[in-house]
Amino acid sequence: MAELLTSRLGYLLKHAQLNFSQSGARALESLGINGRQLAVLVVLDAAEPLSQLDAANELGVDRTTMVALVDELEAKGLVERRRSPDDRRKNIVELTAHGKNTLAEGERRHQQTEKAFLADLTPIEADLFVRILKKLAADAEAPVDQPEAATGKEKKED
Amino acid sequence: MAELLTSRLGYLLKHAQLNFSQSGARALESLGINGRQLAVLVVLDAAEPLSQLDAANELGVDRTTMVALVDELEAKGLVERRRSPDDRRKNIVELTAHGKNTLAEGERRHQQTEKAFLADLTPIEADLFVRILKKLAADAEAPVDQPEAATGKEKKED
DNA sequence: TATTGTTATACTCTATAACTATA
DNA sequence: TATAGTTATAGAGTATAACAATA
Repeated sequence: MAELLTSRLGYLLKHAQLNFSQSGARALESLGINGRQLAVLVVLDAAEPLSQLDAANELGVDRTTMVALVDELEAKGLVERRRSPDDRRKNIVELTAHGKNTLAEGERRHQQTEKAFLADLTPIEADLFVRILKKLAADAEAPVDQPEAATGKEKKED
Repeated sequence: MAELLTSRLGYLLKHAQLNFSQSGARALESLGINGRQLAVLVVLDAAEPLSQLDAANELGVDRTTMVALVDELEAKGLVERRRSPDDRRKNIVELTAHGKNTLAEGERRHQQTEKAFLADLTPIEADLFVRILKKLAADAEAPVDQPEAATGKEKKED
């Protein structure tokens, strides 16, 4: 891989993310879910049951994308759709018992993956790293003073 | 966005990367290239001219993907293909004068984007962050000691 | 009329397979 | 036979548009 590129921040972020998501996928493999699906389970395991649209908004995906995500989880017996009695347009999506068990075990493995991923760092370094990362992930706009850079106002809503 | 998810490392890496690449795209917009294309220019601006396959290997993409990348840059007049005299199967890809200018200005803006992105950090923090990121990006294998104690029984592959 | 879930469709990104021209 | 570039194609992943049911 290009030595030249290894000092570029974008490259580093991309590949750190890639490595991490691959580790996560391996750890979850025998559970029969992937990281994406675990994230959906996390969101759906809310205090109050969520509609598909609620969950989609939480996850930052389109509602049409949510249909497929729920389809997958339902096919695995991890969640169930039911019509909301309050508003019959809405599908309330709830975890089954199997879904809750899978979520718990998935979360355990996820913690372990994070721990392994940061294992080479001292606790102080790991803390700092995560703190910085939170800031960079939150930063919706990182303005670069660029004269004619078109003042792009594209809004990334998550 | 889901508060629950903001503490997940994968989420943070993904969105930090997303924010950064969007900043980069904005900064490069008026130059008529995107971050991807700048990275290709960086690779192609090597000491010795590269073939498409060389460049593809440097970038970590397939040679079929490289065709399209070179097509784009050539359409913009930033690079030129020429048949290698040594091995006529190979396309040597070289930057045009316009390509070199664009690369220089793109690099300048890229530096500025990185600087802006890390602006909130002290130099020490920024250094540490990049150092950690390099380690995590390099980590090809992040072994997770697999517990094997799965709650869910089925092994479902879609 | 507006909203939720759904389907069909399209678009992006990338890889695999097959073809060509070279070696 | 093998390799470099190319094309066609397919597979994720996700978005837009249109439609049915419901509000």
